[in-house]
Amino acid sequence: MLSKKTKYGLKALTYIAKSDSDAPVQVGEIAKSEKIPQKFLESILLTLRKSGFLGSKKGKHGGYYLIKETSEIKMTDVLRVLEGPIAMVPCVSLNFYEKCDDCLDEHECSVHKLMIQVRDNTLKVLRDNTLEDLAG
Amino acid sequence: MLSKKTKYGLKALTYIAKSDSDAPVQVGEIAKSEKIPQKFLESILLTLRKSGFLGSKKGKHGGYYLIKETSEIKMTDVLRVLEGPIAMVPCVSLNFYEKCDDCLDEHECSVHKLMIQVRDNTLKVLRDNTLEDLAG
DNA sequence: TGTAATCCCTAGTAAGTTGATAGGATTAAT
DNA sequence: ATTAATCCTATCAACTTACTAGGGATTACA
Repeated sequence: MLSKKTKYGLKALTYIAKSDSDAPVQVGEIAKSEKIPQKFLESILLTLRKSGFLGSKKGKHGGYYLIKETSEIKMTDVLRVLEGPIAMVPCVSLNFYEKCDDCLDEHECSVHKLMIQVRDNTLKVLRDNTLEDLAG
Repeated sequence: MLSKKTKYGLKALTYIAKSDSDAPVQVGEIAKSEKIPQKFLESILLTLRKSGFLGSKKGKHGGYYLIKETSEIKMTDVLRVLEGPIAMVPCVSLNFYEKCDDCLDEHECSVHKLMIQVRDNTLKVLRDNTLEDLAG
């Protein structure tokens, strides 16, 4: 299941991407429009800023803005920051790999075989979709 | 993330599918061989029996056995029983659909659009893979 | 008929995660 | 100065997960 955090984060990014004005977009505005608890959204946007997706401006008339082209923000990258691993088991994760305790040889594990396929297909979708696609 | 429950369930099904003897396979044997806590595995196999994947024989020399051809046991079906919805958000789930609180029109939701694609690709993999593929 | 082996069933529980909320510090425009 | 915004830390209730405990019911076999 996708966490609310990720869902809210994606919606907020989409909202910012769609705003055509040059002015930074305020958390309060996004929260109200997308029905997201404001304080929760604050922490999410902070994460997105710290991981290089957003820039921010403090103080009055402050807010958040994109610092990359929408076409350069891949869903794989966003998901990994907000949700963590994309793979369904750590032993098939590219970025968060961990060995299983119970498998002697993971190449003989039926679950491993299956989850590799799921991962590859999911990755393909998430790599092909950028924020441009979400906002478009 | 795939739960241990599902992972253990899949491993157990694979183990049973691979056992060539006609005799039912015992929980203790699977647990030992696959390094799964026995009591936990008991409850998982019980679930699989109640949902029609396994039959069981009680008493001495009892155990579990498949009641369908391995080629007829689709991963979608197993996953739905052990893990629940395959979709990452309820609003794109075929079998566990729920409307989002925060979306007025889900066809305009960027997350919805993306997750439909993920779901379709995952479903394809899970439908194409049967227990025969896992055990083979 | 007794006993050991096996599945069946219900309850409980510690640890971790999620989805927030609270309260304020800091910064910038007016 | 005042106001409006981001920034930061701490806290917390509810839920989920991954078990564990304790036994009941059933069957094979001596």
